[in-house]
Amino acid sequence: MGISERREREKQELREKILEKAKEILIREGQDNLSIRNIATAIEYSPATIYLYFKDKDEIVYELMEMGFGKMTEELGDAFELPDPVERIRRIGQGYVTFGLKNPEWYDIMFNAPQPIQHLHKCQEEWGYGIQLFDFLVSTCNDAMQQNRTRKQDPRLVALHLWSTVHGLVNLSRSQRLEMVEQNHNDSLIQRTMESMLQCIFN
Amino acid sequence: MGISERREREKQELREKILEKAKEILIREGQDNLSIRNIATAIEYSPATIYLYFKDKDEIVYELMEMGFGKMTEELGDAFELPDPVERIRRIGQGYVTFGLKNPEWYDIMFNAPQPIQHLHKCQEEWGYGIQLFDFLVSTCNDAMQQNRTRKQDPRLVALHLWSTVHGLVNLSRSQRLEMVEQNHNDSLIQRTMESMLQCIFN
DNA sequence: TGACTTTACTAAACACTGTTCATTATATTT
DNA sequence: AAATATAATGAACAGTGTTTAGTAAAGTCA
Repeated sequence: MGISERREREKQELREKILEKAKEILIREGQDNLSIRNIATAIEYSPATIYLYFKDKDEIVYELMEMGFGKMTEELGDAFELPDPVERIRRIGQGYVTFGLKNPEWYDIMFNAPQPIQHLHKCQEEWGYGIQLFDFLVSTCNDAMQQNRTRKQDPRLVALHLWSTVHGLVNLSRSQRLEMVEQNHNDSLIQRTMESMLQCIFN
Repeated sequence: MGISERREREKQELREKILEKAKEILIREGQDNLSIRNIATAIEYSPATIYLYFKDKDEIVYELMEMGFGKMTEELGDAFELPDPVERIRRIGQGYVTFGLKNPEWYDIMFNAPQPIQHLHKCQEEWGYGIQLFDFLVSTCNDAMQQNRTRKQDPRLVALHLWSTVHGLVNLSRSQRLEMVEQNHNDSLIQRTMESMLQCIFN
């Protein structure tokens, strides 16, 4: 019964083509122009067809979020393997911020947009990538604590402190609220603030 | 010439009625349902009329942002007058987070939405409220430094560190990304993280 | 008062959005 | 070839911000 297999394969291919074009539009034109109708035009099908492959737009955004995490993990790359825990945290933080500033569209979908989350039924399990990343940060904070590089405390709170700060910096920068604080030196301001935070947490 | 004065007054009144209804819709139905058409229905005029009083929707959002800052400053209230600088910072931080979580619609307009910023020509001067708040934070950090409650460093970086963290926490909470870290104990998690940060910056 | 001008307002259109459903076209099976 | 199962779509619904041409009302002046 190779026919039904081919049909199944073709369904898969169109599904992936939808995601591929959605990704292209996201990068090229931003989240605002990522519409079902734009995707439909790109794949040369009618808008209604997309609903045969995805429940709704949120499901597409959810899949894009997963792609984003893949991209980010890839870019962070060797930062995960640094032997010194504090250096590891520094490089992950820098990589996180750089990724956020260079790929705002991806960043929004991964960390700000409500759609991919609303698409989940049981969050805890399915936000796999995000939790994985956070857990790694927690265990790195734990490593630093074992080496007496920071005072004894709940490593989850330290990790969340770190995450909140970089997330806050990326969002403030993206929403142009940092320009009010210091014009033109946006990137340097972020770098200096991150360093100030690290100096304050670790020694 | 009392006639033209009355007409001028009537124009002002309609302008304020537009803002008043916009505010009501924002609170009652959220930013997603804050549309020119909804405002028009509420004031019992046609949508086009609104464009005789405001350049575009962004200008309305900008005015709402200003209202939001008024509201927030009011709620922070006595936190500004605490004698101890570290206690001042703690209370301002708590007030900031509480405001953000209790008034997400206001918070978005004030700190996330691009519209009110895009409406400005010359940012530095016109984001008055925001800059005022930040400057107060900077000078309070300076006070703490003078009292040797924190190590010598650029107070602007400390202030930005504080702001980024609370901004990050509010946004992560609002976008439901914190639920992945710890379910149900959202508020407590934020409180503990803030306290952890304060312990780390000040002594 | 009547004619003219200024001001205030609006209906309708434009180009979009996500989503649904009845209908049509295509491919597979009998 | 006919019947059936699957895939794709046109058209509609209810909504968005904004512009423009045209109307109605109010004010001004002879």
